[in-house]
Amino acid sequence: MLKYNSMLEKATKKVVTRFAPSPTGFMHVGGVRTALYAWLFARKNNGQFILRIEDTDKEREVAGSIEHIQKSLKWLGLNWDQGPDIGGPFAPYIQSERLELYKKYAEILIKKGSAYADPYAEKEIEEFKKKAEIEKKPFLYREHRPENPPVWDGTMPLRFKVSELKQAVWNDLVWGELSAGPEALDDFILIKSDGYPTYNFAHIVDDIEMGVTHVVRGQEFISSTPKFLAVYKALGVMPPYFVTTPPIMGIEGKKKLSKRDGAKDILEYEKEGYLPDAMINYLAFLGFNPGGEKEVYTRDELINVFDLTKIQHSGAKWSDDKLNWLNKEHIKLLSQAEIEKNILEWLPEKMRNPKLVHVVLERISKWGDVKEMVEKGELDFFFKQPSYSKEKLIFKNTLPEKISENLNQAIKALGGIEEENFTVENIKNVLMTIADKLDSRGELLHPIRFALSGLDKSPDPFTIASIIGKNETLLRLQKAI
RNA sequence: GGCCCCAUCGUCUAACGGUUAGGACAUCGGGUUUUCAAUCCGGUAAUCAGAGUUCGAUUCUCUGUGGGGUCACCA
Repeated sequence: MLKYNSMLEKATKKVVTRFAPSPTGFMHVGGVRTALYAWLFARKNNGQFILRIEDTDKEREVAGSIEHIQKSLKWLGLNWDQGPDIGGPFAPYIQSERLELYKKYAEILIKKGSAYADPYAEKEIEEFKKKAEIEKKPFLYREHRPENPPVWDGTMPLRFKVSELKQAVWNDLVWGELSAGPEALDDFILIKSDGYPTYNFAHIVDDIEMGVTHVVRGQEFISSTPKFLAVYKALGVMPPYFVTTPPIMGIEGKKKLSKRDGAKDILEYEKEGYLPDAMINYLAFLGFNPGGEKEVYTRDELINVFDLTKIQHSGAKWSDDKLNWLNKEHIKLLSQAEIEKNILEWLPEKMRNPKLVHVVLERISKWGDVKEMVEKGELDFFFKQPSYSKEKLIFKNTLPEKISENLNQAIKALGGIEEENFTVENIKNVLMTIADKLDSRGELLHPIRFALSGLDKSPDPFTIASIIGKNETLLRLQKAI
């Protein structure tokens, strides 16, 4: 690892990373984390972070994806320095608008003898494959290279011609030395018959043109790296540093998390009321650990401590539990004013009582839980008299007469508190004085709590009383008797 | 199947070749709470297996096993 660090230090070029999604739908946590690592690395090194859209597969493209991706990144605060919306020195940042460039690079490769037009019809290739299957040999296009390929006119695919067939070995800033056998190398398509380049070609051209120094990508690209290296070599360009990240696995299966496995749209987490900083913290630590025992990191702390060599090599399972915990920790980092503002915003208008903030805060791990509490009616008793069956007022085996007597005492005592002094502390003092004289505090406190809330589970009676106020409290207790 | 990669509590992870293998989430128990929640304290729980190198292996090597990735005119 040391070796790579010093290589990094030697690099005098300014760090440039990019996130290059294809607009095929929403972003899920896997893609977001790749973006996050690229962003963290750029920010740590005062470099550039580029957003580039790889829309070379027109069939898979989903309308609105580009906007959705940008919205997702913005929510998380992963700001880019160059991109389709804000432009930059290498604009445009959408591949379908850069076709001339790929063509130019294609011509270079043709001239160098590293690319040729593929004359076969789809059916012919199918037959090659079938034949190979019967012979139990892997199908290799390079074994069927046309002897005299036609001049490439753009109507047929352009293929890359691999020259060297040997074990490819390269360094990855995360994994160290990686390798792949020559089996992995075959002639592959650079430009499709529809005129669009393939990913294999387009991303290399763009990374070169845009001066990308560190390619942060998922580990699914390891096996195609020899292809990329071959193209770089054919073009006579030094490849960038590769920064390969491990996959995020689904909660259920052991497979890489994907949309098919139910991976959620990252913006769903926004809707559920997660804090972007918590999401970033969680995602960063899913596959990365700076060492030490601190786990709650702010955005700036994360940038500060981020280190490519401390990225894991194996996949990590997603855990909602840990995300929820972390989100709660991040809520604690907010100021009282911010907490109050958020909770009130998530409460329906008629329930926006600042006194409820504390009660609600104790029970949530994300803002969306506020909404859930409301929907379940868990807060209704603060606003209207609860209805309940009277048996519920009885604490264990206490006689009903005794309960009534206790409640009467409570009413008398509470009545002695001035309206403006009807606070949790005062209420607690008064009631506890009575409760402590009983066989069990529950003989008094349970019926009061129940009379006020009508629920098996609720905040403590003192808090409820102080929130609903003196009049309402006495009213509900009277009714209970 | 070929090639490549990975392997520490259930989960995320820490540990210059020498630690009672640490922390966090989850879980369990206890204190405080009428209850729930919150909070505090505590417990259970892991180096995939087998060889080798070494005085000593979670750490290095090999084999096995398990898991993942990839083999497109998708990215």
